[in-house]
Amino acid sequence: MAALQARLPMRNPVPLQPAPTIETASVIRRVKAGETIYFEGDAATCCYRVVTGFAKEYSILEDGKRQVLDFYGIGEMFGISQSESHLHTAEAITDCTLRCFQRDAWLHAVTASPDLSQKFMNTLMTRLHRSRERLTMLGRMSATARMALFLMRLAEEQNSEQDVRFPMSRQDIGDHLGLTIETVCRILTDMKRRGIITGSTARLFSIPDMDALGLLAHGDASI
Amino acid sequence: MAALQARLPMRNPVPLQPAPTIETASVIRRVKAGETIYFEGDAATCCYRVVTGFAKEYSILEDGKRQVLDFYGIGEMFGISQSESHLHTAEAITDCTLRCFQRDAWLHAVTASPDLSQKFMNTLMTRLHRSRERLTMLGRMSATARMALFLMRLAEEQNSEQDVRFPMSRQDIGDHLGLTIETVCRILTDMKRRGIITGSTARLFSIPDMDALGLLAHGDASI
DNA sequence: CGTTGCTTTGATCGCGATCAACCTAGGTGG
DNA sequence: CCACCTAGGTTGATCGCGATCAAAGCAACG
Repeated sequence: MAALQARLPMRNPVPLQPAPTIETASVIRRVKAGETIYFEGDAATCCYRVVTGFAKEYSILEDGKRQVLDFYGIGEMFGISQSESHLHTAEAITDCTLRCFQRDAWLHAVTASPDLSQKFMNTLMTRLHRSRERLTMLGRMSATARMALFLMRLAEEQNSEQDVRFPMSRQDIGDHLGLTIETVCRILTDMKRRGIITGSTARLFSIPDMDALGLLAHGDASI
Repeated sequence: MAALQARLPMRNPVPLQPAPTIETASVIRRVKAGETIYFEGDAATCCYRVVTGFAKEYSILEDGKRQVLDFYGIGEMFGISQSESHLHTAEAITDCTLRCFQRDAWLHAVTASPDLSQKFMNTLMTRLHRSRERLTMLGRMSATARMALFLMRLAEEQNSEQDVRFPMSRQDIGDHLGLTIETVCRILTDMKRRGIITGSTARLFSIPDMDALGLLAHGDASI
């Protein structure tokens, strides 16, 4: 209960409800860390839900620049859109177990059931809101403020201010926040120096001073 | 037919289909250019569809910085989310005629009808995609490339490369693209100097060289 | 005509990118 | 078990894009 999002080779602890057909028709796919789940442009025959592990979705520009659009943890759905081909590329960050649904069947099932359709609309609206918060981060917040807000959201998702994990690399964080890997490092180092966060290893940190982090996220560079 | 998005005191030319109850239950609201439609935090009792005019939705940070999240033209729905209060502020750019729906009734009607729910899910997925394209713009594209892509999208929406209108101010464009008003001006001036766009007035322009604009959007600074 | 608000242009500054080493942990083979 | 190798992470020096500060142009309105 403490370690929500406990991410590794451990069965999904939540027993499935008496399965509707769309669940029983689904299959499991396992992908290793770093493997691509689908490429931009691939026929979107399947959509996915994370059973275990952590994944990301990103786009790549002609010049090779990447933008990480979203990260997906346990229970999150991805790979579904209005288009019949995938609009972005998805990749496993840690080893993943994914539940795959036939896109058409899934959309049909959702449209047919008021309950499912309400749930799905809520997911979409929440995700749109998340995307818009990020727009504001990238458009109008300083590098430090972006990083601070990112850390806060990460801690929220993991329900803890202690031993928060970065499943993703520095490069992923940079590509998510519109920063270079060097800037990400420098900001993290600086936050450690100031005692706002502590980190034993590069992928694990704690937030002893959440208030200060909140101030940074709101643009108060001082402290 | 030429001037799609013709925006002013002119009745909606498309006759309404035999109205389902949710349409008949709706009311019309008129707002003047610059008026706020709703503020962030307001109870989200209503959601809206643009009948005539042009509107925007934005968020404001503590330090007064604005991020314009989206623009809405004729036929577009806005002001609906998973939350019971509005998450952002909406404002009329030109004089607007809006169709207002009771949020709860509207959500109920959508959930109940497979047809409506499919349409709404499509709208949400398309909007999420639009938001993600903007994330990529803000995160990884240069000021010039952002501006070029913005102009291309504007021309697409208006179905023309001739006499494309900016309904929004330079400030709005800047706040949308994460740039200052000065940078927006300088880039437009530079594009004019290069003959990629022409503009008689500040709010009206044409794109004689769409290919060059496309190259700029893809980061080819040369030409 | 003067006022007002939007737009444009110019001069300078600073944040974050870029280029270049160096460090560190984890994995591999001898 | 240690020496090596490699990928990811960190730090330093410098550069340049876009922000900021300042002022002038310009169009719509009374």
